[in-house]
Amino acid sequence: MTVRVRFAPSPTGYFHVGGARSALQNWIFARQHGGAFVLRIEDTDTARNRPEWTEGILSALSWIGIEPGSYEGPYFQSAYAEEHRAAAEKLYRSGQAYYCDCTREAIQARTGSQYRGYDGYCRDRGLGPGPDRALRFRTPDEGTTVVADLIRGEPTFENSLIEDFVIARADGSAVFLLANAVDDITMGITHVIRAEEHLPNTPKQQLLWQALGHQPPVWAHLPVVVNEKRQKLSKRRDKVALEAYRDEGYLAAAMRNYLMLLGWAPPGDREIVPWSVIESEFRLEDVNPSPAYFDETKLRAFNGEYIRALSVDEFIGACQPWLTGTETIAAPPWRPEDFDPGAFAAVAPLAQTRIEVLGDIVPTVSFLFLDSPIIDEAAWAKAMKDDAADLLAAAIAAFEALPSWDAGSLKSALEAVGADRGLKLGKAQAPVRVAVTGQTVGLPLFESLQVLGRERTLARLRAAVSRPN
RNA sequence: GCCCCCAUCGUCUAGCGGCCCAGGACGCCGCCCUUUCAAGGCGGUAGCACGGGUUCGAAUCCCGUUGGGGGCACCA
Repeated sequence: MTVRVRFAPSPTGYFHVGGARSALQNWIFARQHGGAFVLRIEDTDTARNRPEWTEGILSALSWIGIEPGSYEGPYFQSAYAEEHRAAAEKLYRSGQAYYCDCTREAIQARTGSQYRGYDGYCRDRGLGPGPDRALRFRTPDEGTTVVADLIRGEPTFENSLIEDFVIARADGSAVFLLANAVDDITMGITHVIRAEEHLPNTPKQQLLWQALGHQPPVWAHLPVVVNEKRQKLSKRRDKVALEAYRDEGYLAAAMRNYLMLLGWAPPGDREIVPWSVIESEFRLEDVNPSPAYFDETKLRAFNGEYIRALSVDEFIGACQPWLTGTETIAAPPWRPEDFDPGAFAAVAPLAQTRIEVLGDIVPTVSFLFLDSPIIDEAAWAKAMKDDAADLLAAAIAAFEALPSWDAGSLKSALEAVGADRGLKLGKAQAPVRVAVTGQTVGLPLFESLQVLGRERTLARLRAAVSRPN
């Protein structure tokens, strides 16, 4: 039997990091078994679907390495409406489904305030199709439905507790439970790997597979990804859009590595491993079944490691989108023509160990390309007290006298200025740094001054002396 | 209310009956290096939810409790 898995997102918003993880795990499972990965866009909720979201899914998938051409599809669920209707029809004709005209209110009135599921009122009324009549699946009254789950063993459900659920709306269209199962059947899906939130749906879908005359697939329900409050990540309150992480400057390699570590770990005492290792070592059966917290702090640490592992040239290339701005990444504060690639290349290696997300490159180098640095007032207040003005004046004099404008000379000069005042270099450099970069922390100072150049450095120091506190 | 799932440091995890008075990573705290901040090096902090079994022996198996989570639409 050839393994066939699918990833079936609905295009109702940005691409969810939890979805990315499901996609990745399906993808790896398929590759490990020489099987196929099918992408199916579940676009049947026309009220909430938007074409651009589908585009977003495709590009997000390809960002994390699941590229068009390497998978089957995308198929669109909306194209299978006829199959869905035919399946509903088949279930009705075989007596496994029946029409029901109960309104929500009517059911509520009969069953009381506490929700107990559908009460089976129309089960034997023999209603035929008609307006305002939904089709319900007749679930077994006895026995149990056992779900074979690679991660959870055999969750067992009491059939008598499974309500007669709706499979087709009054207009004849199929609802998720049916459409999803029918599509999986038509597409020959052998393993359904999806998030745990679908586990309660599984017995219903398994019953549908059987009623339609098919062997149910093997299931695998991945633990949900939660926030710091241990709740399922939600689009409303949590940062879940993969695109948002991408635009902040997370590397795809770091992201996919981190995502795979939610609920699983590679053999040995290491977490940051090449994708090829993950692809060969990952085991769905080893996935930890408990919910995993999406820890952005740890993701950042991972990203920093990945950034540092880049060659300087790769790093420079990776920074480009933030240096110029794109459709989704804000433009930097400097004028495009003021950007100096040579100057950037000179400080790039120094910046590489200091940022954790690529987007942070902008504030760390902006002082080089702006007419005057963006002053952090708190930093200014802290650095410019006491005899800062005097020190700055002395530094200006010393720098002006420098025969050669290089980091080494600049350092010696400021060291001497500091020594005259009984200051160590650590203290002496502070006012200069703030005067030139606007910040109290940043790239190594003297290298920065060398790149900035004599004229601009001196101009900023003079401006600082005359700037009112 | 009903159904289902889950339970090792703060967090992500290793552990699949003896190798564990529990290992790694992130975080946090110290020290070293150092022109700030990082990076790097070294060291430290912190955990098997609880109660019963089973066993010569349990973090590992079973049961219960407690605690978390997910799901209960003519949404997907």
